[in-house]
Amino acid sequence: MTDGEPAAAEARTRLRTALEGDPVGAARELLGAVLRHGPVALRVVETEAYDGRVDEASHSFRGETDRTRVMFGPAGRLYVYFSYGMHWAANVSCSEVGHGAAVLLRAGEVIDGVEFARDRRGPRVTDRDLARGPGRLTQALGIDRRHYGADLLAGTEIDGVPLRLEPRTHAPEVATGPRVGISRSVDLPWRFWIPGDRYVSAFRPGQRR
DNA sequence: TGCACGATGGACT
DNA sequence: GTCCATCGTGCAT
Repeated sequence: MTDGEPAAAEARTRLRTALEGDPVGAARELLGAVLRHGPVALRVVETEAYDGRVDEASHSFRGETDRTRVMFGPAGRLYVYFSYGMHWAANVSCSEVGHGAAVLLRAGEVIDGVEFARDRRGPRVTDRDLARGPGRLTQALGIDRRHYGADLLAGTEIDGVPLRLEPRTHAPEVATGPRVGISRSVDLPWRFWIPGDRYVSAFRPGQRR
């Protein structure tokens, strides 16, 4: 514990620096990081980068709106959006102020508070499926529009429940491939995951219509 | 003011 | 593998 404090401070600095940089580097650095909301903690195993400057699939590509505002603000804030009329998706804003970019958290392993996560997800959901997929991930953590804009690096309380992003303790292997479920800028290999990790989401080749 | 369309998940064949 | 529920958002009227 005596040596732990400087190492922890260094890890926090490395995470902040990565988030303030480009979304691809941020998406890589977030693999292995832990998002903690109250009793539930999630180890991130799959991410996707979205960069409004060059990326037609990014919500920020057409500029700042009420919805996308937080993507254009400081790095390390939670960008939450509602998808398909029923799912919430969690993203971490990155890059410098004025640059609309974020990293989508696609999947993770619930490492604390499994029973709380299962209360939200349903009694028959396996541990593996608790947060395997963007909609499942937010449901397991209990994240929704109330958490829009939360400062994940400083840590904040929403409705009395603390929400915080903790840096990883070691760098995992990283695999790269095309993003899932989008119809534009499909060639950018901006999906990142921990190879072989059983909590990575199922690969769904881009379909639609 | 209207409306097409998802950065999906779950149920079902 | 296929189907479809469901609604906020942004752009077209």
